[in-house]
Amino acid sequence: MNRKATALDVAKKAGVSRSAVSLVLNGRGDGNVAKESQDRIRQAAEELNYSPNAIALSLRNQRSRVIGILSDEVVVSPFDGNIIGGADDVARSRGFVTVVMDTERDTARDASAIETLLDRQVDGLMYVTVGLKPIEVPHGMLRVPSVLANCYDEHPQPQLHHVIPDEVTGGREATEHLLELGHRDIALLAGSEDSSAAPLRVQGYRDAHAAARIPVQEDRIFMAGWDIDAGFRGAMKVLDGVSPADRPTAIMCANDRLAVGVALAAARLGLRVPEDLSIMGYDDETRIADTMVPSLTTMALPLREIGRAAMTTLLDAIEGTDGSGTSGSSVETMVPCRLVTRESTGPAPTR
Amino acid sequence: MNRKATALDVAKKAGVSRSAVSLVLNGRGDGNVAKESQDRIRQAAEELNYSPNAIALSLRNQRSRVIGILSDEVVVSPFDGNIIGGADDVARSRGFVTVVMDTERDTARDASAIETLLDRQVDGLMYVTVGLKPIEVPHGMLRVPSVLANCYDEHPQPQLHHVIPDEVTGGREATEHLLELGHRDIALLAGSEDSSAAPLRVQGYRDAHAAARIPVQEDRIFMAGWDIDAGFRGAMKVLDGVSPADRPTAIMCANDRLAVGVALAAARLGLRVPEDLSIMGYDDETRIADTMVPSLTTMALPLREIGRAAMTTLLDAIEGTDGSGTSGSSVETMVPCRLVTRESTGPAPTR
DNA sequence: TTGAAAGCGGTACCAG
DNA sequence: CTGGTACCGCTTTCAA
Repeated sequence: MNRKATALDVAKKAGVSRSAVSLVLNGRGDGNVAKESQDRIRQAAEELNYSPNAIALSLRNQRSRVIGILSDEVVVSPFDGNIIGGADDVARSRGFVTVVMDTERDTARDASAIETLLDRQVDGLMYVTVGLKPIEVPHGMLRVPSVLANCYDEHPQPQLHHVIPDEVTGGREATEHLLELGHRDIALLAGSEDSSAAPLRVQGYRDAHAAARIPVQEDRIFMAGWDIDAGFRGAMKVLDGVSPADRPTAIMCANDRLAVGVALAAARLGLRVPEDLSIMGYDDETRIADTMVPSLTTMALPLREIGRAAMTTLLDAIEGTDGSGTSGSSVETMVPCRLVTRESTGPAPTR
Repeated sequence: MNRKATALDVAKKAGVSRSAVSLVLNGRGDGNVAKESQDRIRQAAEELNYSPNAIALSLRNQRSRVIGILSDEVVVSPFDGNIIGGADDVARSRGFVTVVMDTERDTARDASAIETLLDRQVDGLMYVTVGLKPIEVPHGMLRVPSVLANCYDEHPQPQLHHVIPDEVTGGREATEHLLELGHRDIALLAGSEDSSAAPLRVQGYRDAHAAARIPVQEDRIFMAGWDIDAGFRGAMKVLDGVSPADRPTAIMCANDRLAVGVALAAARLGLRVPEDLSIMGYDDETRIADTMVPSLTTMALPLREIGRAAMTTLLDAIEGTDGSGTSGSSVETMVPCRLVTRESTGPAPTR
């Protein structure tokens, strides 16, 4: 309806000048403006429901207290966007707001999205992806403080700090969990090579075996894909028509949807989970891992923490509260994954 | 690094005034500025990589060509992100950009998020939710053109246009699909009462039965919840230990995750899908319905279309290209759901 | 203690 | 056809 009140409106109403309004409302009233005037100003502002025009502020101050978040597809994809949630938590608590633009996996849109954000004076930029992956850092990101979340610059001299999950350790600890339960024959449905995370999780699987001095059977590792049907097919391959003695006692999956496929296969084959077969997921996907039957033991991705850490790094850089004398600090932050133990894993069956 | 070029820089470089630069770059050069100057200006702009400062533009024009999207949780949850994708499609094609803020289901944050957006001069607002639901329209939304996507104002005199899926028809057509396959005993796992969509889908189920003159057996309808475990338990209740004659030949689910639970139960009970039991989902969740084993027949929610329709309505209102003489038009747009036939449904078994 | 004025980067009007 | 200038809303410096 009617336009918003401006500082001038407040000034008029309080019978003072615009400068006084500005001073008082920014907490620099004491020592500059008479107590009485201050009260009148504050009251007038209250009555007019005044809040300063952020556009004018940005233009004047050359900074906007806005952080632009560029997402490859975390908004439109079916995966949870807690990285953005975590980032936003931190930003709000420090008086910044975040605006998100999603390119729907069309990297050709990166540059123009960033240009748009830059034209709007964002004070910093964050690039966030679904799933760990290397990216080509858009040029514009180097013009303001920027950070990468769940992705990284693979060039020899990376310019930007990135925050990623520790997938190797995640893969290792998931495997260790199974090893500790007595499993010695663990199949691995490892996703597919197009992902950066897959080989790292496989590495963790190998590391755990090496540490336990158990040889890895290479034919137990399958690059299968990431979806339910891939999990189903993978499980059928190692389980269907195979004698109990030759069967793996556990199947470790590179994500929870693969685990759903495995559970489907097990049910169809009459195998009980976890008595006959343990199933391990990865990701802790909301509404999947926790509600499966049986519920999935899984390695939770620390999405929220990644978002929080990335935003903290970014804001520290922007506000110069870097703390450490050496401004460079490290270029990488690794956040540990977290084992979530539920019902789908249990002691290895005795043979 | 170094700051961006301004119109003044361009003017200097081209040896003209700022006004000339403005005119030329906005296509109003002809008839106002000499051809030669125009060329020089354009070239200078090119060389300096000039693009106007959007902040200054907004301040001057009192409009920003930005649409604010307020999300209850579509960003952080794995659901319904395509509404935003569809909205953004339309916005970009019409020269607007969208910025998204997510309140993570904390409605107390609505007002401040909208205030933030308003302070930044957004030209319009869109409220988008995960799942159909009534909302309390935040006050600020009435200050600029606004629209609701996947949600609605349940007050007697709704002020805002809303775009929602046609759930009743969706429920009816899903049921009809099953009826046409010869099923006469169809169990319904209907979600839970806390959702607006659930009763509508049930209504569709009833309508289809009524049209086919087949009585509804009330004890076949279960308000079960929305998750995998609920689907599993619901299916076990109607299938486990029940003689084939007393068993439903199909189970219709109010979403795809329920259907996953049903499939799990069927597999455990040794029932083949769809030979012994047909399973119908709802939503067509990406990476779930299409990759299930067997893949799920489901009623697809027209998320992208909802986003597109909502944004189209909004931009029409903003640009005044409303077309229709009567500015009010209707307050509601219903978008049809779409049946996606896959492998989980088939002819009813003959008994 | 207060108010006047400059300027952030544009656009648009109006003399020249 | 061109350049000067006012103004969008706010902060900040500087004189009074």
